[in-house]
Amino acid sequence: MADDAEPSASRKTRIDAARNRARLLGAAKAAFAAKGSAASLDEIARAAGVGAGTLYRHFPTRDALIEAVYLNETQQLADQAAQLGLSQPPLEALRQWMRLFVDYIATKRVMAEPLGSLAGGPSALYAASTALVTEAMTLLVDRAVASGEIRLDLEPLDLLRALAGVTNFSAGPNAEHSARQLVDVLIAGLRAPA
Amino acid sequence: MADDAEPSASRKTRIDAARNRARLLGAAKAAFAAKGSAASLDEIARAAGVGAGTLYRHFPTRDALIEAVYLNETQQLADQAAQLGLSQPPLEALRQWMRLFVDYIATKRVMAEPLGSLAGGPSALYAASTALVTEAMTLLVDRAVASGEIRLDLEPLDLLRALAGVTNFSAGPNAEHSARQLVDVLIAGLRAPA
DNA sequence: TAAAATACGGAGAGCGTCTCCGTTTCGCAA
DNA sequence: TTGCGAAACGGAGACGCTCTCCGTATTTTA
Repeated sequence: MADDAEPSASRKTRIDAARNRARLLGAAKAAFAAKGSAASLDEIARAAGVGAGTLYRHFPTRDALIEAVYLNETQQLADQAAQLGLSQPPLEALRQWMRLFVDYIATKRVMAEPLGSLAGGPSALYAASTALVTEAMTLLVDRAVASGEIRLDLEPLDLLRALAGVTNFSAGPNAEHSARQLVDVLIAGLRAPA
Repeated sequence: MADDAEPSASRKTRIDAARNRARLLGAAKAAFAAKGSAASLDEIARAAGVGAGTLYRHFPTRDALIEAVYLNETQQLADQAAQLGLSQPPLEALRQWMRLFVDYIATKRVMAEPLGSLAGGPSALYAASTALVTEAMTLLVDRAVASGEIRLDLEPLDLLRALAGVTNFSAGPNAEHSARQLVDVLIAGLRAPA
């Protein structure tokens, strides 16, 4: 992202460039949903009605494209954390948001392999999405810890990684249900015992 | 596995075939460790000193090769479950084996992406390894449940998937430590509250 | 409207996968 | 031992994907 966001301070972004970018994002989303993250980039370009060169100019790497495709939805997820933080007691807010995270990850199931890194690491790529998720999770966890309801010996993101593990590494349609159960197990396990 | 195990009932397995198979497994293990699961198969064949055709005859797919490479170690892991089951009280056995599972997954970190499915799904491939792990985990969990120490609302494998999530989707060397912490959180969360 | 800046597209180099088939090696029986 | 067929070998080559390069087309600005 922030791809052609800097039109050199003067020149306006060309409308054909903006149009092609949008088309590419659309085609990419469809392709990732249909074929997983291994979808052919050339094919995405073709589906978008542009040349391969155009795709690579907008999104230099496959990861950059994936990141761009899902940034919006990640933003929405992050926003919901703030809302829950205001409307719910600390621990309940955390629980509910973790549930939302499960839905979020499940939606992107097909392209979850690369998104793994999202609940993820300093992968540089996905940096923006990771930052959003991290911030949201940290907010909720800190509040819950401050309220004394839970104690946390691991990085907050690790809880999300666990959820992503269940969701991704599973097959049946039970995966989502399992992940939701896991939310409760995790929270129960975090309750401060003393 | 069970690759050329059926020499048509009569003919013995040719020694050159056996030799090449072993060489391929060795080269593959090295390559996967060095370059991750994306290692070039042609390169593996070259390293093993055989032609590409030979590799593909022994292991028709990349997954078949991965499965074969790690089946042995998976077997060892499974064996340890039985031993712990005999020497430890139920819940403690479960805890310790989950720790072993973390080590196991961490070792294969580089090639963990495909192994994801191992803690995994009906992926048909990896079937043998999955079966071993499933059996081991089920044994330990059932014992712990029977003893009344824990209550379980989700599939036993989901606990392992959670651990695999933390281990795989993470970067730093903390991943392993985090996963170990998670073992305790999970077990605490499973303790039957009623 | 003309010049400058920007974006476009697709050919093609490079790499990896996987197959096909002529050649070589091995196991068995005589 | 020797010979024959079965089994295994290897590597050339077809095919698909990634990514780059650059001549051409479009848009913006003046």
